[in-house]
Amino acid sequence: MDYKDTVHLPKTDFPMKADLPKREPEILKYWDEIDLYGLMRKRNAGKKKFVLHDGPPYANGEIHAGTALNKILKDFIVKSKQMSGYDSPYVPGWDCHGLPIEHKVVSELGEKAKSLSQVEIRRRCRAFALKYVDIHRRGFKRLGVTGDWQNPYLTLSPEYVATIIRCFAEMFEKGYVYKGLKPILWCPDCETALAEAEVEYANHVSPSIYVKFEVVGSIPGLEGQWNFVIWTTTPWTLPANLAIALHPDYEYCAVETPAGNYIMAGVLAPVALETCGIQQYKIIKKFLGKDLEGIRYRHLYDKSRECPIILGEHVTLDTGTGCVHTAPGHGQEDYVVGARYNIAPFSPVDGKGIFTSEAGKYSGLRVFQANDVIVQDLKECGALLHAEKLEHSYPHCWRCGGPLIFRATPQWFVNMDHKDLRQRLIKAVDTVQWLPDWGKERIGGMIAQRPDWCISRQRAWGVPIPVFYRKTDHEVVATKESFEKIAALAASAPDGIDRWFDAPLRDLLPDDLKDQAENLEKETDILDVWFDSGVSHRAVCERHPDLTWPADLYLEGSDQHRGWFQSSIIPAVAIKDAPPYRAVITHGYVVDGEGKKMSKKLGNVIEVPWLMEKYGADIVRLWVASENYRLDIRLSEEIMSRQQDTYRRIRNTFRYMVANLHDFTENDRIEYSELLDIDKWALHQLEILKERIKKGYDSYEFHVVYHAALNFCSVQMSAFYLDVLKDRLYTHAKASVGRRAAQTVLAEILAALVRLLAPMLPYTCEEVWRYLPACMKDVPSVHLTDFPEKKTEHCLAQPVLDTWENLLRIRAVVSKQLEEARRSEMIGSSLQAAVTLRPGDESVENTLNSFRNQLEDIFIVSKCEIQAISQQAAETEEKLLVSVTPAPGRKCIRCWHVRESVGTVQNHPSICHVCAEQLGVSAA
RNA sequence: GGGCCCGUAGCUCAGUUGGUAAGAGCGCACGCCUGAUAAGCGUGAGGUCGGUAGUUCGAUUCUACUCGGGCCCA
Repeated sequence: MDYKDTVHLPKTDFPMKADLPKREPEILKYWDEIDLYGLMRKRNAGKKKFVLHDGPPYANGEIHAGTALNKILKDFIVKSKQMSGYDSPYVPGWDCHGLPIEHKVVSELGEKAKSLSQVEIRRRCRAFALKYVDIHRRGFKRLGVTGDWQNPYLTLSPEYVATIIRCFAEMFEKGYVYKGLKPILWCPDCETALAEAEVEYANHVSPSIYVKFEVVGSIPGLEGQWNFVIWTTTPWTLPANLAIALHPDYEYCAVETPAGNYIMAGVLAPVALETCGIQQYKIIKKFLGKDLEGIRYRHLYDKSRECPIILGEHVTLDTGTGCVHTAPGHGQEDYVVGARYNIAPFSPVDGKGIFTSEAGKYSGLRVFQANDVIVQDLKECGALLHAEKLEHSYPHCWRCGGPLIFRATPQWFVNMDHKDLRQRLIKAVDTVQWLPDWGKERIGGMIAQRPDWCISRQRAWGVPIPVFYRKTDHEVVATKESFEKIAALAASAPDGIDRWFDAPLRDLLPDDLKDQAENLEKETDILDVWFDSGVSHRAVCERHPDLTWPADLYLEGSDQHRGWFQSSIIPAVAIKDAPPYRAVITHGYVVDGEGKKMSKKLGNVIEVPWLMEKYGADIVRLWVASENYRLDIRLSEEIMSRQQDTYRRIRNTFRYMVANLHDFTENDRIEYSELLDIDKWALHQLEILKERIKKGYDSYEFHVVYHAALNFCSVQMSAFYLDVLKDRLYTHAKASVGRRAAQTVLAEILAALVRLLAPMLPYTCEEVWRYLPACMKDVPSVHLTDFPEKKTEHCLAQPVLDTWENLLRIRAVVSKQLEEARRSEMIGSSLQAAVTLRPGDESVENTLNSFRNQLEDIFIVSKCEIQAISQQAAETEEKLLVSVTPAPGRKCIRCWHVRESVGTVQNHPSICHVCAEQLGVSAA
């Protein structure tokens, strides 16, 4: 007789090899076919909402590890909420306007760009953005992220643009928006503003000059006439000089020289004086910068004018004199520090880089040509201490290559202090839950410090600032009706807002202003893209039927403390006086295996498409789950290879359970009371696992889920329970209570595990779902189920658990002895062994006795004998002595136990009495 | 240079209000099994808790400095 046929080995088509890159797309197709997201919505309709509002990624380039991480984290949350009794919709979005796209489009057009109208450029930008929306969408779906991909929100959509315009209008009407001057990078050749991203740094030869400014009156503690000495490489900005900045905490000294009396930073004085050719000098007094605040000096050109010494932390002691020539109209820092002293930017330069009449005698000169003239004048009037040439890195235009200038231009701002906005924001920040909690301090500090928000850009690809100007006096004309007219225009067609750029002015005006068309002109600036995404809570959360305002959660990289979290809360508090989110989670950045940032330069970038091709989405997701995302997240081939190992372990655990349930039906379930002790232990372990994992999801600590799952599969299941179960599953009679009990428990564990891991491993769990016995599923996808409920009736009492803990300790001792026996070649498989246990105290003895008839199974040995308490055993650390001998008898060819009964069964000489019973043959 | 954050075995993580010889899983090494088999089991070796100094009877846990790294500014 071939006993092989009487053994119930695991049986399944569930492939061991995952082959995720191939298999996942098929499953994704299935989800599309059944409209998984739609089914989720239906299933959860009416339940309590949980709204995670998606921060829109920029529709540009391929998705990288950081965006993948972000989307996967969001999906963990949405899916786990979904399975925890919430209705958790997910509406993804994209940020579609802005410079990077326009820049790319214009670059690709080359010379041709100049002959195209704004609308033609915009048309191309729109196509570009939509193309990348599509590429991203495919990528995100492939990662297993489930959401309303058919109807995402796009910041370029008509309704969205209309909302942007209405938000601007509301803020304008409430007085938060004003127009002011701000220096920006400007190309005098192209006559256009540039963003920092459009600047190329190249070497440039500039004048390098030291100039003295005469102090008005006297300095306390000093006799005679004194001068502050500044150093600059842009002499042409001197006509716009309005202050000299010192560092409050640095030391400045008063130096007497034959050429005059100078004040400069102490540590820089020797070099500066030497450069100016002054050998003899004497330091007669020292000050701190802050001691000199408020002293006044005479303007270089307008001698009747006096300017102040001011303080600024931006002053450095790298080069120069520590006294910084400050022209708020011509420099970013100068502007900021000037603003603090209420010094308005002054910039007597026009768009061509030519001095205006405000520049007095230099009027009409090009600024770079004016350098020499100005230096010459300084020399003649005695203000110049030294002049030379300096080659240094200087910003140049990316298009024409010419040197750039900073020039103050009219810009639109959000006034951070109007109606106490800043304080209201800080209060609002306080009501939000920030995870990790230091996020509150970080964003709070930023809001407290930040300057007014400049929301205008001199570009084509964006939402226009919807106002008009009266030609006569350049006053702003904007009314409720005019805003509404433009918003309606935007909403009227996919490219409705393009009419702003090409329609006759008359068509843009509301009826009551149409007759003034002749006297009006429109604003040409567009809005900062941060304003676009910043109002997403109004355009999306507030308007989308599935969503709510405020959102329950925002989740983005920690860089968004400065970005989207701020650009969102500012309009929200200004307009609605409440934050748009209840909680905010931030994650760190993806860095390489050494914790260094990924960059092409370092050659340590790992691309998402490569990850998908080599590993597949579920392994990438496992990586995301494994890492504590609040810190930086490391990614390397080694790390991915570890994830592959983890994945295999989990997959094989699933596979083994599925394979052992191949003949399991509803009728085969065994009552809890009939289960063996070890089965009950396993169910108790499952309860612990359920609680741990659900808690992990609830607290957004996915690495807890990951570790709990892996440990459970490896330690509780594979290394113990499943190993012990083999004998029962394989050799007990097919429908025996013992075997069905094992299957009942396996089914229970499998049903729970496949649900618990579904958010983390959506593809694999769906695959497992397909192979589940029919009695274990009643819906077409694991993602349409809830997490398993807690079953208190499966929890064991503490004394029972204590006994188990003792037994497992004993099992470890037995394992060690078995290994010893193996090394001495007494045994190979543990079933070849007989084990004799000598307890050293009552506790061990009691434990052993309480499992008396189960010990062979639990230790997976053929024979187990308990002896009386012995003194020798009492002296061991474990209070136990274990000795191993070869089990007596012969190996049963059916169950592989070594038993003395082998050979005693009539007609079945090669099997043991236990097998004989299972086969129903008399063991006579 | 400033603000915020991080640094525990090769990897990913635990380490309760400072207190006995710092834990887990994976990986690795060695062995077993061949009825989870490109699987499964067992045993074992890995850490001066980034470094230095301090507070303390005692610090991975507190403080200062320092080195390395990240985000945002400048």
